[in-house]
Amino acid sequence: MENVYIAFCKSIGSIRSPMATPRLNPDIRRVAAEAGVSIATVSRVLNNPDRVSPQTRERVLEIAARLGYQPNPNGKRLRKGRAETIGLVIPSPQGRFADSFFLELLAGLGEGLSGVGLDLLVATCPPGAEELTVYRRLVEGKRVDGLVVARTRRQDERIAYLLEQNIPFVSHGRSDLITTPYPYLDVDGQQGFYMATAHLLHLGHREIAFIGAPHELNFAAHRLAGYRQAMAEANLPLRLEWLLEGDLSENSGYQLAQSLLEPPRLPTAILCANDLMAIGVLRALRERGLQAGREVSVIGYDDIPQAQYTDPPLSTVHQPFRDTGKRLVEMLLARLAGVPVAALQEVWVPELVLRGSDGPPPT
Amino acid sequence: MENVYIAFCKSIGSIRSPMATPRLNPDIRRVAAEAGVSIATVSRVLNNPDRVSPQTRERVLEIAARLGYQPNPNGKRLRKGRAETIGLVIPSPQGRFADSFFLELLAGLGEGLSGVGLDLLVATCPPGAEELTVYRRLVEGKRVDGLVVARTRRQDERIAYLLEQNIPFVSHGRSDLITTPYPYLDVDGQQGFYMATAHLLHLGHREIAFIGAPHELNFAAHRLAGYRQAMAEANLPLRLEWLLEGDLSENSGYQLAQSLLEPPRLPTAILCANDLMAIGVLRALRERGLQAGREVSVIGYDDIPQAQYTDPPLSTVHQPFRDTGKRLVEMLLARLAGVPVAALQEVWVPELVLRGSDGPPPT
DNA sequence: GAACGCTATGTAAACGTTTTCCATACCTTA
DNA sequence: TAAGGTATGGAAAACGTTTACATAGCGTTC
Repeated sequence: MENVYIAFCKSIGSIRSPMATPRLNPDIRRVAAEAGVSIATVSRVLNNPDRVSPQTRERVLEIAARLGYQPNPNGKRLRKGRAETIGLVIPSPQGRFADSFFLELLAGLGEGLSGVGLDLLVATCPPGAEELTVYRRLVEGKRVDGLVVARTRRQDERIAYLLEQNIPFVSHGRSDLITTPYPYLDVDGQQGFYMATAHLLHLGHREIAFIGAPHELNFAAHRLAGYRQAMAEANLPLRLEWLLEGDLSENSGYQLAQSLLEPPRLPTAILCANDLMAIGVLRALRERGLQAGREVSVIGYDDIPQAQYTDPPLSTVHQPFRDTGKRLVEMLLARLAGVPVAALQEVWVPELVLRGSDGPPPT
Repeated sequence: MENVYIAFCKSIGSIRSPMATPRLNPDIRRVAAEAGVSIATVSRVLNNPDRVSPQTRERVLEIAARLGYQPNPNGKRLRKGRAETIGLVIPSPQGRFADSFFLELLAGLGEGLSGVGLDLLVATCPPGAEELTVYRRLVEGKRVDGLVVARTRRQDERIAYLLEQNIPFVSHGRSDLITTPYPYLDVDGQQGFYMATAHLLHLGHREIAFIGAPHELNFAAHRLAGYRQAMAEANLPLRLEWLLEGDLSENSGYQLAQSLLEPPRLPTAILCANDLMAIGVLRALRERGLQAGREVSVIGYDDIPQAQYTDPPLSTVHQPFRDTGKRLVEMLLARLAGVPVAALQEVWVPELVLRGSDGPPPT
């Protein structure tokens, strides 16, 4: 059979055109005709293999493979009433993307999605007002079956909306002020900064400042809580002027460090809710001739790639974004398959990675 | 019929909740029934407004808006035989994404796509072998109408494939060894490094080393050409041991700098084909106690965000990735609309941004 | 005043699947 | 041998659109 086919191609080819192959996206009808069965059978072979006899199954399979048949996704989607697509909307900052968090997440999602038949639809939008409009378009326009939402806020209107519309979704990070249960995968920021703070305390630090994230972001509260927990356990009072809130930018870390480094009283360590701000702090220290890791310890959060190459290399808390991305699609798939929400809530423990920017306090 | 329905809604609404709207994704049939016209007319109102009388048009429009009607994309796609989607495949590196180029590109694409009815499908895959398989799946599976391809290689099999299949696409960056014309938008790397080299020459440098990109990448050749052009115009010979090739990683820049900084003869300036390698060079200089910008000048390429915060801040060549992303979808849309390839080839001029890592050579 | 053309709309087919329902053939069991 | 079950596969409907074609109404022209 195959030989016949090849001969056919060749003869046509020699007469008309060398590219006159029938490879042009055959129909299910085409496959059915070639195999001498009905289109229903072809469909069954692909979707419900046990409902068809082994012989026909093999034959159809072979012919489908030979013809390079791929079911038209739109026919399938229309019939099944599903989009066979999951969505991710990326809030694009005013300026530039300062870190590649979303790329890592994307890579993870892509990895999880490969093999499964689903596509990944990505939308971007300026953060803020329009964001919900984009979600609307995706779900009410039936363009996705489910969504991954990232960078959760404390009271997250996106999550509220998805819950209200009863659309399957998985959240990367929790949204503490939403009471209805929903599926999430979070990396425990409290634990992360508890470890970091405890480590500093163990080194002998007592004067530890904290540069937090914008309080509307959910992880801001968690990371702060970890710091407070460790400080409380050590019976250390919180100095309010050492509890700062930045906007996650390098520059913000730099600016806030300026105020922290004013005499008479300097902290011996500064905890930063992300690496970018920590890098800003390092810059402020350098400008003032203070040695990071010796005179003032600095610990960041996220372990972005450049953390390895700062001077000194930045100690930080590592989150496996790519793995979480992969797991997120597994969870979303499970959700789509009907697994109850309660079984889809995970909190991972981050890892404290110590490089050069921490050390015992100066004596 | 129509009145019955409205009355029903209203009574429910007033009794139960002001939001008990029939917003649940109405059909085109539903809209047609409500407006007392055929579904064909509704469709025409939306796709071919002049073909319907102003009165009915208004009425249908109003009802569609009131009902929150959104045409089911899968019905539309199936009927029109188009995917209404464009694709981007992101090669995900082994380790971590070192820069956020693809995010900027994504943001630009998203911006260009907003308002147009198209979706953006993103796939990721490990670079190399599998990549073409992903393209295959997207185009032969009819999942996209067109593609954006980025990070072009000199002999780019993806472009070759798309040309062969006659699939509309736009390329970010050229692929020099492909002779068939195709649409591209490139930022002139030759010009960029010509400017950078000329600037160094102007400052008085004569000993300029060059750390290039992997030669299979297309821009590697361009950037090198810019360097050579400027050196040739200044009648300076090329020293082969100062023509290096890195892998674009910070570490690679660091390693290669080690060999360049071996006595007896040190270059007074080092040009790096991307910022990451330049940052590695800065690190190597710092380790050896050499002051960047005073003892050795360093210029990078790309202007990634962290370039602002190195010590000293990195001089580099800026590419407006987000703008190119936006323009890329415009070009792709034009291509899909039938604009000929010849009209869709653009080369932009990059911008040399001087910060602190360059200066006159030491005397 | 008949023929014509133009405008506005409706009818129905088509896009490529999946799935329900039904028919047939065969096998088992009493 | 009749009854009933099971395996297999075909016919046809349906998913929600768009669009080619048909038709009705009406003004224009010779």
